[in-house]
Amino acid sequence: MPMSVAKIEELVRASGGRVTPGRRAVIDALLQSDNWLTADDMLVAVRSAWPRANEAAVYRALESLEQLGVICHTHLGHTASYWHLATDPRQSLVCEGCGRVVLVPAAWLEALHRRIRDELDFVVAPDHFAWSGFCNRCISPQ
Amino acid sequence: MPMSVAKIEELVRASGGRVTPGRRAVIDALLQSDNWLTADDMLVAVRSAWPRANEAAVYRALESLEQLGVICHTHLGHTASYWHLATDPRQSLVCEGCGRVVLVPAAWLEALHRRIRDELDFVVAPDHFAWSGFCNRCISPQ
DNA sequence: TTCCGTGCAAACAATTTGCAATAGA
DNA sequence: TCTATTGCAAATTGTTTGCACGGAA
Repeated sequence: MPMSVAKIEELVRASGGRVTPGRRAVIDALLQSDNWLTADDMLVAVRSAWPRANEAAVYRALESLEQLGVICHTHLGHTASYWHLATDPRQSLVCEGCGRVVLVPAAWLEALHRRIRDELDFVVAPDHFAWSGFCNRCISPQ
Repeated sequence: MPMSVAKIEELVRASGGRVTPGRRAVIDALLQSDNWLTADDMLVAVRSAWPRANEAAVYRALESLEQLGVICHTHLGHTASYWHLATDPRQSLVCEGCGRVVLVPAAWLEALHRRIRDELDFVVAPDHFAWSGFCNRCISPQ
């Protein structure tokens, strides 16, 4: 359940930031995309609404929105980060063979995260890094 | 329980590779270090045994040893990869506040990994990416 | 009017590649 | 000898920074 655009803009202003066409375009791109986007994807997605968009500005917009808790980035592998709206944190699985991404149901992780919090004094943020591995189609190379 | 140097050299030769002073130095550095090493740490650690070591050669040595299953790398954060001998795969927790690293006991993960294998057809490699989060000392920033 | 955000270029860090020279097997 | 590995330099990729200008508030 992503935040509404209005709510996001309110947050930006409340933090002393400004709602600019660039930021709005970044937010829209994430709201309109089903998939996670890299900064590069974002640059393309945003071009029609923000013709002079460039990497630096995109990265700065992403960073500021992340600090407000509106969006997050996840590392799925050795490539660029993937950006998405902040929803419930999810653990993703990425197949090293075919790149397929699967999400682990949050409920499956609850007990383990609770145990880690209680016994190791550590609160896990499961969506920053994916779990690498192999799906059953790729498990035995060839 | 890391492999012996002899066993590793045997593997290198068996795969058509050559045992060179450079590779031997990389293996020794990992055997002698308690901590995980970045490629840069490695470059320093290896210098006395391999004076002309350079990044490219170190990276190539690391890559070939990883392909043989002798060593692994783990991403602990946004910085360089950390290299270590291949032992039992472990899940590490990295505090985003202080950088402290804690390992999750392998037994704690077994049931979850089994469930993911059985129901999602996916075999998890837990040591490629760490879990980010916050230790109890850093959980409430300031 | 005040600063925050942008555009552009240049810097950066980690890692990879090309290619001729060197040295294991 | 044959070909995998090295040395060195240069290229790549993803991301960040510096600084003057322009535009939200």
